[in-house]
Amino acid sequence: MIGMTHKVIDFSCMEKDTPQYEAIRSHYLFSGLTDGEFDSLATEVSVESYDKGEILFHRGDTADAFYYVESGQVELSLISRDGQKKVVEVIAHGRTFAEAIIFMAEAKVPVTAEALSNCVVYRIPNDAYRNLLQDNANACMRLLSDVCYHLHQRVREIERLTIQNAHSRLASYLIDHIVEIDDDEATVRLDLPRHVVASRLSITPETLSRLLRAMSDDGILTVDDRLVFVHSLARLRPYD
Amino acid sequence: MIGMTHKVIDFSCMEKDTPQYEAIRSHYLFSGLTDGEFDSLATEVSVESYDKGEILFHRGDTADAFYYVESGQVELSLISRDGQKKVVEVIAHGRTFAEAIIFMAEAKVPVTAEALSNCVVYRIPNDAYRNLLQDNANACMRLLSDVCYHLHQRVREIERLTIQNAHSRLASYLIDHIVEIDDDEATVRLDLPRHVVASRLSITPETLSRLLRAMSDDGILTVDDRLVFVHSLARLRPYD
DNA sequence: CCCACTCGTTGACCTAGATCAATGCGAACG
DNA sequence: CGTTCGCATTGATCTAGGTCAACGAGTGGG
Repeated sequence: MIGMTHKVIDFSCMEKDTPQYEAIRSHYLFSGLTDGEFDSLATEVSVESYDKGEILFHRGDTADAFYYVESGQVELSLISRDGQKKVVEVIAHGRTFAEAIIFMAEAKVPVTAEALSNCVVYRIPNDAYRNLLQDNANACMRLLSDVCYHLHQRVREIERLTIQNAHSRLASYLIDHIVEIDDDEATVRLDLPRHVVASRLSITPETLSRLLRAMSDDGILTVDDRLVFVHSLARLRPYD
Repeated sequence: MIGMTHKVIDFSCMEKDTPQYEAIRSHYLFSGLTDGEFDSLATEVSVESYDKGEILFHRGDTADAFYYVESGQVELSLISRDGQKKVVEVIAHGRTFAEAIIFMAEAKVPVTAEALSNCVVYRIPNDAYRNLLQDNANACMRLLSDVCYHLHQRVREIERLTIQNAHSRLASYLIDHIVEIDDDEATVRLDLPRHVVASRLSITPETLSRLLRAMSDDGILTVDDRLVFVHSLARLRPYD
């Protein structure tokens, strides 16, 4: 894995009528732009592809761009001196990340970004985007609500970490990942490997395994690989 | 304390050459405004005074304004169903809070705000400020960097909570509150009651007391009420 | 087809920090 | 000027969740 280098191609040569183009064009950070603005931004955007395990950037790096994920998953994490890792967020198709550092005084990214799977991302230089904002109050407002949303999410995370226990955090996580709901029953699809889910919940894989086991033994749910069948939301919710 | 109601007076009648006026006028969320813009905003601002223990707003309240603290301290906290409280931040003179909700889709505040001491705050209606931003890209940018700063702070807090232990968090806190530094020694002033410091660090007052005791026994520092004399930063920092 | 690896599960044990309870102490107050 | 009340400290004990170690089930490579 060491020394492996990601592939970079030009974005501006991309076909305009592909679903990929449509997807980023309608992302709320870009949908407010005129075609002219978007096209000029596009000339600065590069398409990068990373293999699973590659690092996009390290915590503390000076960042001059933010990213849009076209395919695959990118993991944002905090890593302690002794190598302990805490996954803050996992970004998948159609979402941006690191856009907040556009406006940081010290443009140091606070997290490390690593490809969780092979993935393709669009790299958008800060300067290019910031220039567009200069005279586009509308786009400014959109970015503001985006950043405020993230801020709120982080406050909720702090809340989960401080006044909820592991059991509750897992319950919340399951409820957040319901794919199908039928009255008091629900199906949850875990979109990530166990150890990543565990890290997102700030627990060890062992504890996650034990918690699921305990809930399963209590008849609250059944686990089948990445699918979790919740038999009683009523009994799961109290923790949330 | 129940039923007590805070005092509200008009801001626009405030003298323009007072230090208070200067202070808010030069706050970075307002310094970018023209005198005309600021004056028109001022007509919408009200001055509120709260007694210690009064609640400015509860978590989940719909907020239509943000605040600037003129004097006293305001505690922002998360409170669990079972009454447990986690202090997220304490805001003192010259700082604003809740400005992020200006742009939240659902304008619900994620925290509870309580007066830690008798205090005077300026209440700035969201609408009024948002209107100014509409055609002031500069002010927009300032708000953006403000919000991004907060976002970064929250990520750091998550980092402290997940990959640092109580000991490290205290060390970081002490280092952040140094008022005087002399080579390897430093003086730290705790600006808050012990139990509030403890909550900020997400530990119990008992644990805070014991940690300080342990550090004191190790000769790393000496505690005198709210003053902490650090004898060896070198021995304190490793935890940070 | 077998080997090596990674990932998840389970059990045994440990520890950081919480909880509970007692004591002290200074400030507020009748 | 005693009483009360809130805050800090300290000791004793408890527990949620981490750590360590063993084991099985895939799974991809030679």
